[in-house]
Amino acid sequence: MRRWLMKSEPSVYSIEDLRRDGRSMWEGCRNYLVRNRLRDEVRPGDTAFFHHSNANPSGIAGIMEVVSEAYPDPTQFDPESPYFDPKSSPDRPRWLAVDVQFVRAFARVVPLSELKAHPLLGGMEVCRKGQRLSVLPVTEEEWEAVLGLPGI
DNA sequence: GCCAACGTTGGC
DNA sequence: GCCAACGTTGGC
Repeated sequence: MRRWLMKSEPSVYSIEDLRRDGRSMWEGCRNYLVRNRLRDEVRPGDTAFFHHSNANPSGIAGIMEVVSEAYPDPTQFDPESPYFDPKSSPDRPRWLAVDVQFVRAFARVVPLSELKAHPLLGGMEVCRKGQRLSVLPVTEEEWEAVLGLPGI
């Protein structure tokens, strides 16, 4: 089982939205590296940090579990969706989604600044300058270290 | 709102 | 296939 960090803008979809919904489709990824990662590496049973991006503060807000294989993201076929891709078609889908399940929300969001200042967590992918991918690998050491932070 | 990073597009 | 222009992400 692998560990991940997956980003969402809380103004679009937050950890509290996932708590309410219980289970949700993780859609809208339009980056080929992330698409390939969803296809080749992300598996049901994997767990992920739910990371709030473009937020105040940005940081890790909780935990979810991947509960499906990757499948064609239906929003790419929907002209009404902001994620519509006219160059994609149902017989040759370009983009993938996975389903995720709420596990828990942290009692506080762990801000990026705290991760960056931490001796072990400062090396996390999400701390790298210019890192824009929305699904990032997390090592077991990093996972455990985050869970060991006070007040979460 | 600014801007760095970096992926994508398209002219050549 | 190169590379400049452009668009997007996302921290700050």
